[in-house]
Amino acid sequence: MRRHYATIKDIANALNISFATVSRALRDAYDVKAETRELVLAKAAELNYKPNVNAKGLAQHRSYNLGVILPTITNYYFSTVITGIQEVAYGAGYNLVLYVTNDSAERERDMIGNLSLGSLDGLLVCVSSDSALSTGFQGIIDDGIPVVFFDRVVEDIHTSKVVQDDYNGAFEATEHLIGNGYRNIAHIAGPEELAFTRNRMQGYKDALKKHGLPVKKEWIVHSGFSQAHGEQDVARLWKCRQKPDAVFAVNDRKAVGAMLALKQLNILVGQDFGVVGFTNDPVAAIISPSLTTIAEPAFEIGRISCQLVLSHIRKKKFDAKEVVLPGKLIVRESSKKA
Amino acid sequence: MRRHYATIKDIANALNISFATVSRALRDAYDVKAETRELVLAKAAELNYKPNVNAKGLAQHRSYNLGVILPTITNYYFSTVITGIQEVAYGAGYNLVLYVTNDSAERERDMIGNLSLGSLDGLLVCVSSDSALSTGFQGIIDDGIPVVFFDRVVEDIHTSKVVQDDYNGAFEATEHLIGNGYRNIAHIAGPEELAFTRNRMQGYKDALKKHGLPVKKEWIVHSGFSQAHGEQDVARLWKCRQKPDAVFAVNDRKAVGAMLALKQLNILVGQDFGVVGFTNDPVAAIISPSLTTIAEPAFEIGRISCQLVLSHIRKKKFDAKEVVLPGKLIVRESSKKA
DNA sequence: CTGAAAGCGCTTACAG
DNA sequence: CTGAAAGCGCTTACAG
Repeated sequence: MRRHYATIKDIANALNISFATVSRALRDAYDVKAETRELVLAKAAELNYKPNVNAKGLAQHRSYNLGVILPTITNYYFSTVITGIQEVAYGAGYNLVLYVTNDSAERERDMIGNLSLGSLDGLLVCVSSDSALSTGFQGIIDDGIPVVFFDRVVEDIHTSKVVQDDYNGAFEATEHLIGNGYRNIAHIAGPEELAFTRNRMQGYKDALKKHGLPVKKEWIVHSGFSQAHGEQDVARLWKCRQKPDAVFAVNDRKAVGAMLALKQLNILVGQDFGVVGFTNDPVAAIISPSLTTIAEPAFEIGRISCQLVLSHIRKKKFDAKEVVLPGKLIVRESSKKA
Repeated sequence: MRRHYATIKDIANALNISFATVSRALRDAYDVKAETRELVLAKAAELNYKPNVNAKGLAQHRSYNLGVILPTITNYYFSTVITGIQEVAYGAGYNLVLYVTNDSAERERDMIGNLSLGSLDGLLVCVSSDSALSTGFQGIIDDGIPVVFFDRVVEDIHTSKVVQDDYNGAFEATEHLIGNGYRNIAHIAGPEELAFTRNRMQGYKDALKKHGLPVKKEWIVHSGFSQAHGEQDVARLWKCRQKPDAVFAVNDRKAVGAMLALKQLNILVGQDFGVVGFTNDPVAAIISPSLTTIAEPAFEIGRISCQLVLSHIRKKKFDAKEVVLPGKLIVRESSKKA
């Protein structure tokens, strides 16, 4: 049988005071005699009192629920971001409501349409690849629910955003390949519509330009983010008249796919061919040759994103912030030159 | 400004009926005239009505929150389990409240102690490595809150449990090594206290026995679950008078650590030395040589665990089920023999 | 089949 | 500094 959990009334009865006073004593926001407060706190501890989140939320017009919308949780980057979000949310007494879109714009739209907005105090979102026309979010913000974008942001929408420094990371990655002697550097990019794809591509292009290398259109191939996409991209590159001698991949999974495909082609990565990724997925250190990459501050992105929604929720006054966190080049074997 | 979301009263007013009737019409559990129901449903859709979860929960003595306690979410197995849990929970209108213990019994105890049990309808848990003395859970069950264990279960507690077939998976893995000609097979195990560690170890031992091979105590080393632990374990094995020529690892991360350590020792895995893991982490296919392993049905474990708590919640009548899902041997390069 | 009413456990003006 | 009271948005016996 379900036991009865101590409520505010139990405390009030035990102490012979009104439950309104108990309520006030519990959150020290009001004037309550110090003595009274201590009695209440002691009794609450004794009875193992925990506030009923539903009642609290109902009375306060809050839910203490934070929605998190993201493409998937089964990869290093996203699971780490969630861990960061979770840490901050847990500390602040907020619950996370996960919505996994499977990187499908359609499913994303469905989920957003079915959102119980009345039961969500804020939203953390990383949009799906092809949700360029991410309507919906503006309406949510207009309703007064803070939305914070992370990683994959919607540029047109004015709200807080947290991302890694995609441009400079890509620039540094590309420059690293150039510094190691590679000259014909291709780019395996993500879906064109995504801002961070464009930013990483721009970093790549600008690094080439800075060093007087031509930007060849056929050496930039766009596709999805999976390992299989990375393999396919190499196949496409291999149809070019002039083949590249290095590749900067938009993420590690694609870099891994590329390396596997290159192995099939008997290309020696780290000697004849350079590869640099982006993320610093643990697999980067395990694959052979190990993968040079830009480490992303995934945990920090999660923490800061969550801190931002919480502060927006508390302040009501909404001043959007854009946070850009630096990445870090991790040099391994895949970018060496024979 | 936060907009007002449509409530049951808005629907009632628009239709000139009582809000009690609206409430009934919305959940078709009661006798409501078909005509009335349709009017209500239509108006609800028109007003984009979503029930307020807090109010619903408060009135029903439910929270529609499910707690999920697990060691970490940043690895393939757990993130996949969560995805399975999430899918079922989402479909049933339940929210997930994540508690990440970082595989620390202390943190686990803290979190359990601070649980707002009044706001949780059920609990899905995978205990931390050293929480042998997992008190706390029995009390929660006694309070009437269903608890389902998955993967790492507490044997002494009578409640539903969902695990992969650890014993047979281990048996098959070990037999596979034997079949491929390895004779001196060590086992890199997990913490001794965990049931699944013991089950996998037993499968390993029994396979050896079946084939008339001796079980050597010094060839069984226990430690944690990380890649680094796998590396250390190999170092320990290498101090044995007789060195093994193969190893069955309790999971893929340790297998990967072992392979890396063996590489340092200039041992050729897949030729002089066999390695088999457990999980089928994507890294198993990426590492070179690729890793033979037992694929775990992680997504299914998540789905079924969640279905079980939900059915316990609904039925109130608590009949514990123990579900064991089969794994599958995936043969790759690491277990070949020269 | 439907309405009026009480209640879930809290918060928060309003008095005093 | 504290109490009485209304209310948050729902559910659910109780009548009829």
